[in-house]
Amino acid sequence: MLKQYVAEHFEPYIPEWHAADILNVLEIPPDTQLGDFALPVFTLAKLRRKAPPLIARELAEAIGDHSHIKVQAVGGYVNVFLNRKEALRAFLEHWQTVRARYAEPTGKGERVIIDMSSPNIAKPFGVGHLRSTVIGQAIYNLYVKHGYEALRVNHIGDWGTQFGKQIAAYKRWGQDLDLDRATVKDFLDLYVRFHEEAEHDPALEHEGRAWFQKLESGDLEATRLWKIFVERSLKEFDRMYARLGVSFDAVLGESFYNDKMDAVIAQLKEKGLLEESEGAHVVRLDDEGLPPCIILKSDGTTIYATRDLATAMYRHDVMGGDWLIYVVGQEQTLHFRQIIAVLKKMGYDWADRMVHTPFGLLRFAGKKLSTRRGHVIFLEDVLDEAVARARAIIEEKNPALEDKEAVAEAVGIGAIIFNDLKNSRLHDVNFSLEEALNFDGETGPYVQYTHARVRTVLARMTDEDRNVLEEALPRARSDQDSPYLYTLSTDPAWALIKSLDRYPEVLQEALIRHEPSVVARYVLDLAKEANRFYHQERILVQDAALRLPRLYLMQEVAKVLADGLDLLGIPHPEQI
RNA sequence: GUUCCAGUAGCUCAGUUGGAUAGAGCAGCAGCCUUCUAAGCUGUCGGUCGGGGGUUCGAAUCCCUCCUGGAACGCCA
Repeated sequence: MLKQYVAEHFEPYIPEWHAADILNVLEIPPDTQLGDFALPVFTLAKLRRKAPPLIARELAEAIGDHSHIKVQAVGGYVNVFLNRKEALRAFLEHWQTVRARYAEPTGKGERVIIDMSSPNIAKPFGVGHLRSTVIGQAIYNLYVKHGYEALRVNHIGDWGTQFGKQIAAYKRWGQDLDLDRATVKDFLDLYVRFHEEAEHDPALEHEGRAWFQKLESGDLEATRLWKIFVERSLKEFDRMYARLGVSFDAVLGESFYNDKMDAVIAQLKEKGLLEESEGAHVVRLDDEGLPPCIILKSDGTTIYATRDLATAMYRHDVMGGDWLIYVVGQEQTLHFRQIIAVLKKMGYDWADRMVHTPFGLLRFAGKKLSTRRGHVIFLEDVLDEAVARARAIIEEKNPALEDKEAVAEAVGIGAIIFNDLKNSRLHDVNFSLEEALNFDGETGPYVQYTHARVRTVLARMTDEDRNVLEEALPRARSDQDSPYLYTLSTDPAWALIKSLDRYPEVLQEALIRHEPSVVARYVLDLAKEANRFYHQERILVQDAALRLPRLYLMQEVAKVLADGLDLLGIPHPEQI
């Protein structure tokens, strides 16, 4: 908003640009000494065929100093110094409306379907699935915040040849397993053993395939076992989702689309897109510069591409999705490009509104995790360790805290989620437990701590303070000489005001880029400024002219911190 | 081999329509708790922005090339 304020002031002096153009180029100087904002004039210098420093000087002179904005030419920049009291009046006025929501409702109710999490049955919910889950949830929150109607879909991996293997392994070595109490760990042991033994026993692969065929043809025993795998696994997944605070609007396994693929194949045939190649049936995508997309394997069975085509059509036609978002690892980038290309060849323009939002691979000790070798890290173990760590720190630093266990859970899990969201999602992550469990510096607990510390101060407000606070700022807005404005003009307070002011644009950028880390970074910045303020300015002082505006500022900071943490799916206890 | 992603301080990373002296955190070192939570704050150390060319008044950012790591590249998802 403050940027807008400057842009409007500058507009009359720069005939080449509208306020929107100015808004676009205005930046925040690297050092606050240089001003609140800066206008680089290099492109303007090009238009006017003059040296940038000259333009800057001329422009600064033309604009001149006003009571509410002062300018200064430095090199190729016009630096802007706001009169803090004047700018605060404008800010407070504006903020009064912004604070209800922070984001512009740009979505206008469009329906967005987000494919996220999507773990595989009978496989552990590993730290790898955490990424899709928390990134997806954050993107969902961003869409909702911007006025979209978003739906989260969990596309469970509940079908495929691996279930044949799973059943075969169970039949051979799992007979004494109590299926009512079996865990994913038990299933994993069987799966790993299958792959170990299959190396010197080729008959196993045949058994696996045979069981999958039985499953596909509705064999009773195979189906019974498959259902048990599904139920037991979902139960464990739900435990993870509950701890992560994630829920879904639809949980539809891949098997849900089993009866919807024939129609896809028929359409492809009808449209003349299906070709036989090396025994398989494919859609050629040479004109897109892509390898062909396999629709039917040489044995006539379907493949994941077929399933994903049916899934996309279902989400568009039945679920009414205007946008289809896929929060799926970057290793599937080619696959999604193919799927989108096939749908477009089928004549579906809506495929242009399918967006693959990829993220980097998660490694451990530099190695890719391999389920087959049992090389996995259970998310639950990581969460438990994080919570234990949080518990120990609370015991050490704040043993009198109420509700210690709940707070430990919030902080431990907050640390893990934040750790995954703070970096740009495309980066490969070399998972380090030590790093994930660090609670100092740029971490979730740092933000939670800051929030809690501010909330604690706010909790000490008297009722009278609370009442005055409701009216104090409206009065300050209309009163030029309000002492409140003066209190909010000190360096640490002004820095916080400028940070708060940025929040709406931060939200918009995070949404456009599908990048939760933008919010995470912002929340860290704001927390840092808040800690600085907290350290430099005492809030609960006698003098109401100091106390009330500081309380107001803290109230707004806490609100934005909480809002940002909510977006990231991280809890924010009142005390920690 | 082809395509895509990445390479910035010892480590993990910001820096996205090209702009001021390249910024944080961790680790290290030095300070700050009789004052609202020290999970904090302050200071300090630390850089051939992978290498080399080019475009530009100006390049971590754009183009070319090479090096390194990773991923994908037809019957797994």
